[in-house]
Amino acid sequence: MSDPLPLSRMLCFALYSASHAVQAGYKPLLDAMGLTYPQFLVLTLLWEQDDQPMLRLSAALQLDSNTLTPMLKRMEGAGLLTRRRDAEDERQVRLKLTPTGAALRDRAGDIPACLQAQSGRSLPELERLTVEITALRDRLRAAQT
Amino acid sequence: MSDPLPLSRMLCFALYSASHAVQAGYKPLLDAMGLTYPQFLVLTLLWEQDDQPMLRLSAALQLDSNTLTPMLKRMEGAGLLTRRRDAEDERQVRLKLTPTGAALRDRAGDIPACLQAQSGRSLPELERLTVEITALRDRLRAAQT
DNA sequence: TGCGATTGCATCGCGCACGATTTAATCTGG
DNA sequence: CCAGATTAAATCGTGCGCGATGCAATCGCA
Repeated sequence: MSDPLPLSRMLCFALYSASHAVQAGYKPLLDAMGLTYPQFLVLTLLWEQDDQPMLRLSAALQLDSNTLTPMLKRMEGAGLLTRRRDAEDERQVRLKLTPTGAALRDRAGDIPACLQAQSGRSLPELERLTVEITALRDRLRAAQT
Repeated sequence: MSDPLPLSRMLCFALYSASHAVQAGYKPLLDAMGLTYPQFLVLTLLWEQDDQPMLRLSAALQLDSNTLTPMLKRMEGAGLLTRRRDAEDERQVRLKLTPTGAALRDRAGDIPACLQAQSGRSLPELERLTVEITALRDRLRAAQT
């Protein structure tokens, strides 16, 4: 058998440290808008489609209510979105962007492009890598039943 | 220009969600040893080389003392390692594995292999992906000066 | 129709991450 | 040799992630 894998060659650590590096790269840009990185992800989903139930965000981000509820309350407090119970099903909470939250879209549109510039890689290369990592993630999710 | 990138095609989210998925896959195995994922990373470094100064772990993991100090104290409390000031330079703290911490290496050696099995990918494929992601991470770190 | 099961969210506790600040040890120039 | 600068940890506060639990609304089935 081979020697145990060093940390520097572990896929798990590559993902862990790369994810942190990306968030660090985003940080100055997000700070300028008063957003955290997970909040930016939530807004990205709402920019794609406004007025979504929390359940949908939960599925897309793979985050449960114990994470989302306090986060969405902070975003509501910051005037980015509103939280209201669905009239048809009072169990659900629907999220809607405020004009403030919707307006941030213009300022945030450049952020992924900035990351691309920092990465020193071509767009097709980054797209291929994204597809590979996403496929790996879905494979792992499926294996966790 | 093209439409704004949807979350599902953002590299940042691919890394973010894949990293979480990997940690979720590790969780049952680490729980059985009473470890968290970042604690497992620390032990992995100490298994590679015992008796390291905290500064070295900090550089390898890209985590500062505000994260490492409380974490290492918990690991010390769990009997996994010892923390002692370096006699040559009292500013530094040196970490040494206890027999308990060193012994976990045997039980933890299989963990990366388990991830590989779940991923449904060949070892060379995973290695290539690791190299690519690591290179991207280092590029981003360099760009953050 | 009513009652147990399920669903969607909220709450609590703990352990990271990380910015900002503090403290103590060491280094450096004069 | 000494005072200021630098360095390595520690401390504090905030915001995720996530397991465990609680609760109210809805569903399903006799």
